[in-house]
Amino acid sequence: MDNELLIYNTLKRRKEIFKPIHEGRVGMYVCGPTVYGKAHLGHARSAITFDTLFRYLKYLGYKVRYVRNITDVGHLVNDADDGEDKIAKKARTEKLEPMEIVQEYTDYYHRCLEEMNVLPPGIEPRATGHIIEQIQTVQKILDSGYGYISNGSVYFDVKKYAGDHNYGELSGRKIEDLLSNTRELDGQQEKHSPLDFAIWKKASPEHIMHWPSPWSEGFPGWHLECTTMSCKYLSENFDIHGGGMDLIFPHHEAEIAQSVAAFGHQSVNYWMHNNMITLNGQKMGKSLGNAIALDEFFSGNHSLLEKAYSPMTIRYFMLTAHYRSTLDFSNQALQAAEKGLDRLLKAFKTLNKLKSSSSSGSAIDVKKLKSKCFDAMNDDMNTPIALSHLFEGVKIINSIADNKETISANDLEEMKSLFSTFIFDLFGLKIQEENKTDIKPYEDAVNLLLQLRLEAKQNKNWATSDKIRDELTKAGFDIKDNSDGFSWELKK
RNA sequence: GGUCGGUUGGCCGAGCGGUUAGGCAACGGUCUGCAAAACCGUGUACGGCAGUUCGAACCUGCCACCGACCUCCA
Repeated sequence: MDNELLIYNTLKRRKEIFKPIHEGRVGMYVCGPTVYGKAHLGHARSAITFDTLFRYLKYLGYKVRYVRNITDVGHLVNDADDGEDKIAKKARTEKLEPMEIVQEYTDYYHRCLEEMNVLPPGIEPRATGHIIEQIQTVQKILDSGYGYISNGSVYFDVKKYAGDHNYGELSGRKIEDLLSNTRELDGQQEKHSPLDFAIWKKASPEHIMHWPSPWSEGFPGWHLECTTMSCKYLSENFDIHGGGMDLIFPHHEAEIAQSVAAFGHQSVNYWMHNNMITLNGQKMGKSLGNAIALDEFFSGNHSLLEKAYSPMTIRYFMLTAHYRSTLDFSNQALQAAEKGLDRLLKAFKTLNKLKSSSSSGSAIDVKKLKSKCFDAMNDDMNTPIALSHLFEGVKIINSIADNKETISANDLEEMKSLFSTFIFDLFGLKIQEENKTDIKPYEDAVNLLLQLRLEAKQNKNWATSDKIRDELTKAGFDIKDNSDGFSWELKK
């Protein structure tokens, strides 16, 4: 395999060599969350998947403009709910301003992502901040003839579009199938066809989020924001558009149709979609009621969780599966991830303490290992494979530390660089540092006890030494003896 | 019902025609006053039935089961 990055393009249903539109630069747009509730594991997967891509593209030397939106208006709850806005609904039930809801859950989202070391995007536009631009897009679609006005709302004419273009290209759907499978739902009389979707929706009197427009006092349609904002910040043509697989239809399909209608051509070269997190084999989702919020993982405060899982454990867990595969949540899987991560990070610490030997050769072909790791990344970001190669390295690091193998000075340096690049720069993992100053007094107390134990041991007073160890263990410490005396940490 | 995807060892999860994926657990060993931890080593697998092939987890067909999307969704 060569050095080219292969990306699976949903639009083509195959891996393609990644070639940016402008040499050295990448424009990337990723669908962010609708901020009407706490972000859950699924949101984390999308964020981490594209964060990893962002990091890798930057590592490859690209200048990346990364745009990830916040949807704070425009997604309808469902047709049965009379087209009430998700944000507005939540606001009414909690008697808060819609923007308070938006702020709360946006902050929550940011906090969780930061804890998981997800880099912030370069631009994070909000739908409500781009009403004027969206109105302009609606007008363009009307001008092109693919939109129609009905009772103050503006709809996208899917049938007409499908006559001229390939509607369903991304999701592999055929318009006839869609038509035959569509249920007649209430409140759709305004539409010419059930397939049509709103690009501007007239607000009902009880609707509290609305803006003036040439057609009505209302709000922008469900899919319009991404078309509009990606165009605004990345232009009518950009490289990568990402999001969860559940967005392929209708959201991304609609985006394509809107772009073609508004600009005369598609905007996106590579469509990338991460797969779902499952719980007992079922998709985890807010509407399914089986979503576990991120802070619940961090605190362990959820009936399905046996313990707390650190943000880094969650991040690492995501990396153990390919982004296009479903990943099944379970306590066992998460605990395996926790231990695996621990082992990897410990090996990194060990690596930095290793001494090279000048006389004998190296137990390891670092160049080969390195190229295997990068081959995996270049193959549609295969992080589990890259990880498996890293663990080959771990084995060798440990053998060297055990004086069973040797490594040359050059190889040692390369190895350090390889591990640090992958663990920290590309995978975005970090070593959790405890705040030593806060715990100094009790740390001293524990050390004192263990010092007494060490003296007891030296006097072969096993009863006392074991008592101290057992009691501290009971109190929640992990005590380990080693050649330097002892070490301890709080039980995980 | 339509479209698409999946079914891998105790668990998670790669592989997509021949060579050990990897992690976790299990077992054996090293170390240790005893432990713990750490490290080293080892095993078990490709949903079923046919077919193609010198050779199939990987290709083809049929069957079974599961899921996603078809409605807001990461």
